[in-house]
Amino acid sequence: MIADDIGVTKAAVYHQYKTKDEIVRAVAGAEFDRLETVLELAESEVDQDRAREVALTMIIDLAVERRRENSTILTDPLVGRLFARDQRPVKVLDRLNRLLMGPNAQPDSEIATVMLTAAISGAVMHPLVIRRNDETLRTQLRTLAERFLGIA
Amino acid sequence: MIADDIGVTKAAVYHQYKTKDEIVRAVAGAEFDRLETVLELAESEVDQDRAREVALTMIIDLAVERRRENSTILTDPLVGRLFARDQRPVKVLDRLNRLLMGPNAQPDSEIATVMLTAAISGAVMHPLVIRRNDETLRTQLRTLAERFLGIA
Amino acid sequence: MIADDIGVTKAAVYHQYKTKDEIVRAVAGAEFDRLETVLELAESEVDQDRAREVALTMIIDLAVERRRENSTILTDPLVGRLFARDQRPVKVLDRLNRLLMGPNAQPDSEIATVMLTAAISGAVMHPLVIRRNDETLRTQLRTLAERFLGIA
Amino acid sequence: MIADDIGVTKAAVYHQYKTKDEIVRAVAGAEFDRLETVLELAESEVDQDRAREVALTMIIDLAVERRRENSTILTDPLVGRLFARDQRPVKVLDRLNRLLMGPNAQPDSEIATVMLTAAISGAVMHPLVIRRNDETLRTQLRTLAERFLGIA
DNA sequence: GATGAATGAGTGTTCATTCAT
DNA sequence: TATGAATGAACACTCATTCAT
Repeated sequence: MIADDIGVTKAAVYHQYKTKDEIVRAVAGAEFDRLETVLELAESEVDQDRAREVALTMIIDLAVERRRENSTILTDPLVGRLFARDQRPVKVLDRLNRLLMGPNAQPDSEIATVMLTAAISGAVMHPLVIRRNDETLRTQLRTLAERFLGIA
Repeated sequence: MIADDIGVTKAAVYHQYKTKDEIVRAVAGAEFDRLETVLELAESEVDQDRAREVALTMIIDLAVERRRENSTILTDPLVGRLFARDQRPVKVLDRLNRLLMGPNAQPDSEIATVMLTAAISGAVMHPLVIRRNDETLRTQLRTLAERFLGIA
Repeated sequence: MIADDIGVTKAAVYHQYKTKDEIVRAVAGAEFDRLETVLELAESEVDQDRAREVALTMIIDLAVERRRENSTILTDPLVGRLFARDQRPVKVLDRLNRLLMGPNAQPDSEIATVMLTAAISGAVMHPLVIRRNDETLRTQLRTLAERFLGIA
Repeated sequence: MIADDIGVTKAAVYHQYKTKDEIVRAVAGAEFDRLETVLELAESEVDQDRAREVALTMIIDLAVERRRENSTILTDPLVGRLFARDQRPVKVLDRLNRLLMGPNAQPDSEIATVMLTAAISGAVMHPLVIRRNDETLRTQLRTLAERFLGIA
């Protein structure tokens, strides 16, 4: 189904990747790479408020721009199984949490980050939303996310 | 997988339901029934702020209490396909939106409701969260949701 | 291919066995069971010459009677891979060796038993031989095997 | 698998041979060539007993020396299918039979030759045997084969 | 009501083969 | 000559469903 979606043959995909696990890891891994690049950029900001703003803006841009690609493969049930026990999403979440909630973020605060990321990715892939215009969507999400984070 | 989870045989499930669609519709339908009961209760409140508070409290309670059951079946890819073109989720979302955002809510505001519901259901089913204590989880979610909605 | 040969559907086979490994192990295991039953019978003979004769007669009967069934599945490449590191064929070979070569058989003598079993199974599955009459085949094999073993 | 074994790429093999049939025919054909060379040498002996001895010695040498190469490709299921209806193995078997059993060999005697060749090739490729020393293996096989043929 | 066995249609994977470079 | 990429067809396996008991 995935191969058909992309418009190549199954065997062509299996020429590049050995197993479906590998395919999923490659696709999700590339997404994590993008996320980590964004996190590094944000972490390099000295001003804390600025770092938070950069992080927020960029993860929203990422989510919006790549929502069609992601909605193809990241909804596959294998993704959940593969990453349920993986440490990478935990680490990324932790870094993002530190950026959004500040360095003295309480460990419990990560639930807020979980909610925010769920909110963003849930929103961009929602059937009523996925076909909307990128620019307005980005703006709406930023406004709402800022409200969630309590940024004036 | 579903049958194993419940601890019965596949054929026993097919004695109760004719198709998998029917199973999914039954389970998701029961969830929608619960939601609508909650919405009716909230809508029967005369005071608007009170209605919003009731709605918020109750949908969080619902999400928290039923998160294990829901994480079994509502992660099945069939759910997305079945409800992508269904009107019921749209209507429920609309009613919830009206309750949370007030009667003069702009049509665009429904994206906020989409985000909030995605945030709640994403959070309660998250691997790091799903095993937590119900009571504290409920409180955390309420606090964060209220901030998102701008409730003082 | 195997399923078609037997005249059932693939899925029916997979209802009974979880993997192809399991299928191969079941079929080959049943064959080993038959062999071990024969070995026990032969080992229960007190007279050594008699034991040898019984063993030889019965393994030839087994090979001849089951040559069509065996030629279906035991030619599958998986069989070789699965049993290359298995101890059961080694043990069966050892018991058979003791019966055919006598209790003071030299360890090196097992190559003779390897040859004899290869000769028998190679012969009964040979394209020129597989369709022959059971009775005459049995007799021929016995005569030749006895000569090989040096039985007067 | 074959290409990996040789240490080249699959496409490189297909540059030399058009089909897998051709590869198998080439490899097995080379083996038949070697066998036929041996048969001619043996047939050129005037003394019948000497011819038999030469034939036996040489086919055993061939089987022992080439057992690793042969165990790679001659275990491929395609080999059986390709040669099941081919006349070449039948002819080789017949010539070998005449050499081993004498010129007045009964047609039925070919089963003895089938057994002997199966015994030899089964033995040299056996997991317990394939890594043994060439010299001792050759001697053992000759001794046992002579016993099988009733050579004093 | 419940179950084991069976099945068609899919998905995951390999294999023999082709082709452009 | 050699290779990486691609493909159709087969094989290994799962899933939604049916049915006789």
